Amino acid sequence: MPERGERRRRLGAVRLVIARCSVDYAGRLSAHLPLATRLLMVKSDGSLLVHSDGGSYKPLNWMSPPCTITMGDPSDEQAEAGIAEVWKVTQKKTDDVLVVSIYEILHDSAHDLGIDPGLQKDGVEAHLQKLMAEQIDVLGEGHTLVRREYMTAIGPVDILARDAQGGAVAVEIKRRGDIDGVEQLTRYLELMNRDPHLKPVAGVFAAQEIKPQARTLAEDRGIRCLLLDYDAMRGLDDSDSRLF
Amino acid sequence: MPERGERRRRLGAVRLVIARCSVDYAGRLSAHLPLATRLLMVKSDGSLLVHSDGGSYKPLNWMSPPCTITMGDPSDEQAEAGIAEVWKVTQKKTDDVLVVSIYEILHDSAHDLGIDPGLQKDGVEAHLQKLMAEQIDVLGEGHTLVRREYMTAIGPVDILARDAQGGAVAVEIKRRGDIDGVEQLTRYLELMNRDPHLKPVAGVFAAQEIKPQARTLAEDRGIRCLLLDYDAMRGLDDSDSRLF
DNA sequence: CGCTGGATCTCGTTA
DNA sequence: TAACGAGGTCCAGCG
Repeated sequence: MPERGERRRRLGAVRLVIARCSVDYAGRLSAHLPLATRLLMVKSDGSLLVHSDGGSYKPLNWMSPPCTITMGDPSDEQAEAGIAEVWKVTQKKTDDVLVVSIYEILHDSAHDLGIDPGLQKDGVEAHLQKLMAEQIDVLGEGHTLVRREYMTAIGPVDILARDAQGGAVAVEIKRRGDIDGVEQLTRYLELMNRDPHLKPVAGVFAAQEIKPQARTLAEDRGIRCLLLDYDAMRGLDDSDSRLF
Repeated sequence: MPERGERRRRLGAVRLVIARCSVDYAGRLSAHLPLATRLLMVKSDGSLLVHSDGGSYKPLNWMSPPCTITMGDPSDEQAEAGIAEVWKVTQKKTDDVLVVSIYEILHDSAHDLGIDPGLQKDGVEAHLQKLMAEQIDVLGEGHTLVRREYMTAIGPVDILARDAQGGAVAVEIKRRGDIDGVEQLTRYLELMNRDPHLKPVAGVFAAQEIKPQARTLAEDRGIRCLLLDYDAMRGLDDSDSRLF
């Protein structure tokens, strides 16, 4: 295990500490974490996460960058109470302060991760919309595209088309067809059906996967459900084939 | 370093792995993390966080519990590409799947944290409200308390009082007086001033600290700003003195 | 730079 | 359990 001083100087590294500690935070709210064993994660920008073995990705407590962390010795009183080390993390801008009182360090290591290339979001839903516009006959024989992202007063409808008879068709596209997607489409349909130029507007709820509840609700409201085969649609489109 | 099989059996522990890896996620969206060195944090409920050295507390990628993680060997093709290990994390309910392709493990440790006693929110705001109700003359000579948490149609006003002349006074209390606190109080005042029994209602924005923007907005709307001295108010109240 | 809206939101409370 | 609202929200996009 490297010395503390040595580690402190080492920037561009994540420090992982398992310690028995208590934590106090004062900022927008005041909060206290009683003494327990936790994971302390110090990032190279000086930010700190306090994690427990549970919960979701949100730490029990944290300090967001930009902030500065000072690791110091306890006062005599604190030392007497069993505190070995005190970390004080401050955010100058907001006056937030987080104090970690460390009683015992059970593990301590630092790791250089380098810079991260970052997340690539694939945007399946946007891609599905594009594919569907190109292959509008997945809606049925004789359908024609009016436009993608057809604007209404409460937001854009994914696709507006016309069927073989010239009737308007509003399509809501989701990767996963859930009940709130049906509600969303219902709101659009309600609004569009007030427009004499569009009326009557049929609704199509299109998704790679449609939850039973959503299907039931949709069909009860006269909305047609359409399962989309993403791979097949992408297969017809020769432009890309990246997959993992 | 303990064997993998041994570690897998060990529940109730957080496993920390530093690894060169790539990550793919498919769920509500599809996302990909290119090959880089990252921190993998496996909690004992099977959930996984993928952190980089940066950002705030949100991981680059994650899988929330309940989920199951299976750690397996790569296929021949994957092995040829340099992948040493493949972790697959699935959520049965939502069909979300997260795949971590591990090229090289640089650190690997497991730590038993035990159960966490959890966060105690101190609720300074609630305490301030209580203290102010007890020391209602901080509003000025001759003020009397009507009630705390006075209900209106859009929510409770922190304190309703009457001044020396019997005029209604609505008080919004914050630890930190920000602009949205003023907006909140404004909404209450607007509503309360429609009530013939209360009208006219004066507004007081009380906080330990009031941001200049908030003060300007408040005073522009005829709302009085009142700085609260928490320590002094608590000093008058002898009931408790816990502090860190 | 500040503002706005979405989120694999998370997290609590309430009906 | 579901619905709703707030968050020390975080985060990207846009003016």
